[in-house]
Amino acid sequence: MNEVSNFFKSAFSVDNIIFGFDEGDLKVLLIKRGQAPFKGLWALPGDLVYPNEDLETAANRVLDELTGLENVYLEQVRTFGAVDRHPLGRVITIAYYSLIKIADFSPHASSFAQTVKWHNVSQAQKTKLAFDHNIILNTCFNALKQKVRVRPVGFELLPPKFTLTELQHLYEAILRTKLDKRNFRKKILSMNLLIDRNELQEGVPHRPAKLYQFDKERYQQLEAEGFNFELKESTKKERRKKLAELMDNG
Amino acid sequence: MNEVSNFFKSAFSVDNIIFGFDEGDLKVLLIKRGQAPFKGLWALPGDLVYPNEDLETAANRVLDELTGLENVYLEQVRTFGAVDRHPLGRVITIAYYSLIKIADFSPHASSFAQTVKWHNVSQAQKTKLAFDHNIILNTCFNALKQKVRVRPVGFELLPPKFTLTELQHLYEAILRTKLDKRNFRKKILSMNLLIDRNELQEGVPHRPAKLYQFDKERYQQLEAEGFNFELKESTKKERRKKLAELMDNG
DNA sequence: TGCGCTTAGTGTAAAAAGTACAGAATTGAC
DNA sequence: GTCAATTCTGTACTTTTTACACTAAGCGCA
Repeated sequence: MNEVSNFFKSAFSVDNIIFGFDEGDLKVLLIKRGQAPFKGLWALPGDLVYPNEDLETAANRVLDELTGLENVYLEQVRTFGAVDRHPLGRVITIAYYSLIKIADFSPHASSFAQTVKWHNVSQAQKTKLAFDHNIILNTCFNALKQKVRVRPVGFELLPPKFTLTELQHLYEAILRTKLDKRNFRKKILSMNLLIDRNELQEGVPHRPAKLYQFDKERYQQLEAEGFNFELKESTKKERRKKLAELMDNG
Repeated sequence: MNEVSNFFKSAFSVDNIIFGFDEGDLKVLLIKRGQAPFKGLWALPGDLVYPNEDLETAANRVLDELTGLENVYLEQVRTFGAVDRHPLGRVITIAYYSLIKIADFSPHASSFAQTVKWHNVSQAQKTKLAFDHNIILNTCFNALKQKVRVRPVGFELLPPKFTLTELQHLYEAILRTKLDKRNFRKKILSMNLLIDRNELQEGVPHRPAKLYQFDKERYQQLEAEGFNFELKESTKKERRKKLAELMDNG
């Protein structure tokens, strides 16, 4: 039992929580399991890591095999290793999340539309998923929520050109809060991270909005200079409201 | 190669970055390796995870075996899994850090004082450590730096009763910056998280400072109400200075 | 006992950031 | 040309952050 070789009987997998943003909602890509264990349940895409494969490579492979996308924003979140988490043996899993532009991949067009589907994150969180994937999804969603406040990663979920309203909706979906339009715009624009494309939205049945583009180079420069991207979670009014509710219930 | 059993030939370990705070410096507990590989180099304490052991249990075991301490603040940071990171085979490692009150454990008193030692973190970062432990140490130090700004975990490193100056020095050591005394005190005290013990420091050759205690219960209550503990990184002057330096060099 | 050394402890004014809030402008559809 | 929908913009107020320097208290020693 203390023989070293006895330890080399475990495996590890990566699970990749693939986030997308569409129609004002944050989505997550799930696959329906076709075999036991957990046959018929929705699960996070993942795979065992090959013996000669780096973790990040494996996470990228999972993403690539499923969506055909490469060079995507990928972030390691946490490792889940409860002894009994996998029925087949000792398998720990390293959870990553990816942020993709949802237009770049739609399973509707593919042959496995039945088994691969974008799910609304809130709904997925309420659904029973395979393995410990509910916990993993929650953890990764919270990690994203945290990250988005502190680094401008939200843009990874938007098309290259977007309107300020779309950007605001994205933040509202991730932070699960309502933001003040004027203050949001003031804050975002004051960071000088957006390039005004001098183009307008097309095909909308109302006044079209201006299109902006994220200035990645400028961000990297500012970051090097110690600049801190930071957004608040919610309005003060909301915080007061939440607090008042808590007071009432407690 | 695609046979599932081929995957069950890996192992995983935990490494535990044990932080302490003493004499105004942030310290990390390292052990000197007595055998190959990396014999003679300093390394982070760690061990292979037993087949029937949870990751967190393993991290606690490592800590307990080394220091005899239990119920210590422990936080998972990240998993390191480069293919060639371990000479003995495919071993990935899950990095944790612990925060301990340094007075509770001093290796000077123990029989392995030669091989277990508190190191100044800055110096350890400049020393060549075994395996990929330099990267792990850096990552964990940065995680702590991040955490301490956003959660009141610093108190885990201090004795139950401490002075405001000690607390400030702790933050300065972790954030690697100088803080303004009056503003720091104002901020900390305004959070109402410290209990004034109405006691004074003893045995100091100057005016003794008041002793305070962290009010953990109150913090947990405030946290539930949506309160956000948050501290700034540095003074604006310093940020300006840093920026000016960068401008000069670039 | 008092002087010198060392660190503790304290307040304020100015600047910056955050917050609340409403109405006019633009476009497409009919 | 009027309606519906959405974009876009500014200001007054509140709160937080910042910069900054002197007095108070205890110890040690002559």
